[in-house]
Amino acid sequence: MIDKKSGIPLYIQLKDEILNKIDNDIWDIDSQIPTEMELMNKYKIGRATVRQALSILVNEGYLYKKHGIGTFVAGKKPSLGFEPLISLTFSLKQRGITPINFIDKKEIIAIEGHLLKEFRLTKKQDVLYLRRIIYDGNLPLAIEDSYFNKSIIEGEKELDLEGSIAEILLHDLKLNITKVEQIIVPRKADEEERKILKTAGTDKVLELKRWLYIDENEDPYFYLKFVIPSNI
Amino acid sequence: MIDKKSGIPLYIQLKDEILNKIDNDIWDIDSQIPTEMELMNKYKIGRATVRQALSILVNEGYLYKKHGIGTFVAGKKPSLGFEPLISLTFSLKQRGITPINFIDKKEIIAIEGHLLKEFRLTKKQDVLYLRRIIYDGNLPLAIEDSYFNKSIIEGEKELDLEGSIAEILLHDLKLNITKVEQIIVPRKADEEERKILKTAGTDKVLELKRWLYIDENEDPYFYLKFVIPSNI
DNA sequence: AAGTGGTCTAGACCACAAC
DNA sequence: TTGTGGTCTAGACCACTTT
Repeated sequence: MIDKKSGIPLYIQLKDEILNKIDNDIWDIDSQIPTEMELMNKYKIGRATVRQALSILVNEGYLYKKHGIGTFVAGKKPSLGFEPLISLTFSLKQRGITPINFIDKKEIIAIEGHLLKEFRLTKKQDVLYLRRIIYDGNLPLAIEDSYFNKSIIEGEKELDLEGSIAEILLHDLKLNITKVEQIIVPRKADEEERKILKTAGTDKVLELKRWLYIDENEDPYFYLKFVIPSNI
Repeated sequence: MIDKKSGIPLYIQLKDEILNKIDNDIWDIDSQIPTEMELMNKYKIGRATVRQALSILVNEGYLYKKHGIGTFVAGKKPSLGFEPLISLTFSLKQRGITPINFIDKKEIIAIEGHLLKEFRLTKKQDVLYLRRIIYDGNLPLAIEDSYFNKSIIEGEKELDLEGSIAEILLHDLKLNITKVEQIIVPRKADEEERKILKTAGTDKVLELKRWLYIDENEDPYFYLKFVIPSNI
C-alpha cells in the first residue's frame, strides 16, 4: 500500500509496489498490469505520478508498453546457448520489441583483392550479400549488411531471409559454430546512415562487425556488419 | 528552435536542441545550462515538457542535476549503448537474474613473453587480475577472469569489484571506449571448470574473450575471459 | 529571502488499437 | 466508439543551496 504521509515519494512507493508483484511472480510474464487510470484510482494519486513510476520500470526493463493497448510485464526468455550473444533480433525481442527486417539489397558479389582483409578471408570467394533495414514499426533501428558463404544458396531449403539470421544459422542450417569474432566501434554516422536511420539529435552510432566460423574452416562462413544509433 | 506545429513532440525537439549544443561543445563540460524556468520562457512550453526532455538526457548521461542549484553538462560523453553488448551482469539482469559475484582471486601480475599475444599487448605490463565466480543464488553460472590496466588501482576511488564490471568501466571511471573485440568459442570444460561450475549432464561451455580499448591506445585497457556452461 | 530542482494534482487533447 | 498510453499546460507546494 501507499502511505501519503511517509515522506517517501509516492512514485517511489508505487514503483516498489509494482516491482514486488513482478519479483514474486504475482503477475505473469507478458500479462497486462493495471492501466494508468486504474492505478490512479486505486492509490488515489495523479496520472503524472503513476507515469513517473512506470517510466522508471520501463527504463529498467521490467515493463514494456504498447500504445493504445496497455502496460505489460517484460519477459525473461529461455536461452539457446549462442543466441543471446549473436542475435540482434533476440535482444530486441527481450525488450518487448518485435523487429521487422526489410530486405533492401540481395545479390551475389565476389570478395577479392583488398576486401579480403576486411572479410578475413584467405582466398577469393563469391558470397551472398544481403542488406536489411531493421524497423520497430516505422522507426528504423539498424542497418545490417550480411555476407553468407555461397553454399547457403545452394541448399534446397527456402530460407526466410526476413526473420532472424541467427535462427537460420542455428536452427535451419544447424551449423556447428566454432568461433565468433566481433568488434564494436562507436563512431559518427555517415551521410547515408543518417538518411536511413533518421538519427535525430545525435549522429553517433555503434558499428558492430562479426565473423562466424564453422567446423574447422580457416575462413569465416558468415560476415555481418550492423550500424545502430547509440541511443537505442 | 522549436516548432509547435511540426508534429514532432516538443520534448523531443528540446532534447535534440540541447543535445546539439552539448555535442558541438557550445556548452562547456560542467557548466550550468539554462534553468527549467528559463527554458520554459524561452521556448514558451510548460515545465513538465522541459523536465521530460531533461530527464531523458540525465538518464542517458549527458546532463546531471544538483538539487537547489541547477542542471549541468556531464563531464564525459556516455558509451551507454555499449552496456548490453559488453556486460554479462546487464544481460543476466534482463532475464530476471540478479547475479552475485564472488571474488576468488585478486592480485597484480606481470604480462610478458608469450602471454603478450593472448592479451593483445605490445609490451610488458603489470595488470590487476581478478577472478570471480558468478552465482545465481547457489547455482554457479560462470567463471570470469578479468585483467585491468594497472591505472585502475591507482585512482583514489573505492571500486565495488563485486558489482558489474561494465558499470565500473562506464559509469565510475567514465572511460571513453573506442573498440571492443570479442571471440566466442564453444569447447569442452576442463577439470577445474567442471568442478567449479558443477556442469550437470553436459560439459560443454562457451568461452568468451573480450578486449576493451580506450581513447587512441594501441593496447587494450581491459581483458576479460569468461566461461559459461552452454546450457545456461 | 530568493532561486533552484523535486514532487504532485487536475485537466485537456491527441494517437493508436480493438471492438 | 471506447479505452489505452502519449503529450502538454497551469499551478501548487516542498526541499535544498546560496546570498
